[in-house]
Amino acid sequence: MNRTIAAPKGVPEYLPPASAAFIAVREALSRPARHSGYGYIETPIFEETALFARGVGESTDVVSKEMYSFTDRGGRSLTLRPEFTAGIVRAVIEHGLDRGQLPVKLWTQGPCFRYERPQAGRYRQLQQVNVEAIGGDDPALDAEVVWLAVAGYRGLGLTGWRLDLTSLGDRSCRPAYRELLQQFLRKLDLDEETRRRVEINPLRVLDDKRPEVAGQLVDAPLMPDHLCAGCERHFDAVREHLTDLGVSWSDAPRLVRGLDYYTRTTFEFVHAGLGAQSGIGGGGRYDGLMADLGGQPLSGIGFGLGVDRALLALEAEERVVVSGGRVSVYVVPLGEEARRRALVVATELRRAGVAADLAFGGKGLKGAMKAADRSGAVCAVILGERDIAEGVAQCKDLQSGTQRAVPLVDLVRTLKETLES
RNA sequence: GUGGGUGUAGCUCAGCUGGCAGAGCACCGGGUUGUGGUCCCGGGUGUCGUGGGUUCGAGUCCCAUCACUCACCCCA
Repeated sequence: MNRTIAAPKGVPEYLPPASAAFIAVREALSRPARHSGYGYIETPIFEETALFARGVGESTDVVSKEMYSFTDRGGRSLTLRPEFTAGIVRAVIEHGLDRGQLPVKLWTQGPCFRYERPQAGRYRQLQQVNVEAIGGDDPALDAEVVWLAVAGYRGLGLTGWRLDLTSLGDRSCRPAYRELLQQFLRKLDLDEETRRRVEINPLRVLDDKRPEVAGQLVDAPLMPDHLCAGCERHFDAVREHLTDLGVSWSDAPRLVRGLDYYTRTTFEFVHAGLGAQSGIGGGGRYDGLMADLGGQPLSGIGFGLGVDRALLALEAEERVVVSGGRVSVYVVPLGEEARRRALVVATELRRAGVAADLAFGGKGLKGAMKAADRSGAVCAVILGERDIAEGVAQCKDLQSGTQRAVPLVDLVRTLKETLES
């Protein structure tokens, strides 16, 4: 049986011309970090499985059922990264970046992988823009990081989103709250799997959207009401800074994130136009992660923004993002001799910084002109045998249709001048 | 892992109670042996997802299977 091979399940592909929007989104989301003192870090796409188990947390769905794991030829268990933070923190510790000036501010972008059932906006290979600031617990750093994401969305022209913000407390106040919440949850009528979650990770139960569960949670104790004095002060200060920066948010006391390492400031960006998967980005503080992974006990904060989802959000808002890959000049050869010259002419234009393309193969004049039209070029350069014999080329303005002969020696200069005017 | 929907041309899709595989767009050629975008003429580019069954006859009905898709859980 000879079947054609299709892409693996649940992976998005971006083809031209639509792929130009993908690049533009990634660019816009990372621009604020690039202009705010964050250095680029490139970490591997796969890591030791143990890193994610320890870093992200055994009790999370991401680790317990969504990891793309495999054994390599040396018998090591490796996993395609489901998120960036664990790998970045590992790299910071491994290379001693935390021994220099703090905070260490880093950004990155690329694919992450989760073995999930795909649906609208949820892919097995997802693209994120990621930012981390490690080694600082100044509330101003929290605000800066949140602002970087806000600025990214604003730079995209995205409007239909909301910032949900809360504090998840720290090791001095969360255990007591967790106990309180468990006592409340144990009294409810829940299915077996949810009961198990009450014991392992009770905060995540708060996030359940099923009406029969959500209905029982209206009187549940909420973390922001049980913060210790230190967390309370920190959270207040973060909110003051955000107000200073003109960032508005909505208090989300039931906000829970899917990864275990979050503490204190936690946030998520949601957009209404995406279908069931409404989160377009999220992050928070992870004050215990460095120590958990064997580093010095430094706090950190970061976020991941979904590039695929931001793109869907833009489409939902019917916002047109730039189209790319267009050229300014299209060279049309006529005849064998001209065909050889066409590549040279196009290359000279390219060397001079003019985006140029040309007709290849045995296309007739009509077909080549059609290609010129579709290329989006401002003008076509027609190179015929007769023209070459006279030492000229015909330059045709594709919008007005006017055409004039230009000496070949002046061609590049003339076209540059025409395009710049 | 659980539930629903859909598989027909490159794309979007039509195809009735079973009777010669279709439309629009795209693409290619010509009208114009040296001129695109408009117009006119011509061209179907197909394993009707796959395998089996019922039938004189299956895109259509039945069974299985695969793929895609939406939703749940969960998440970017």
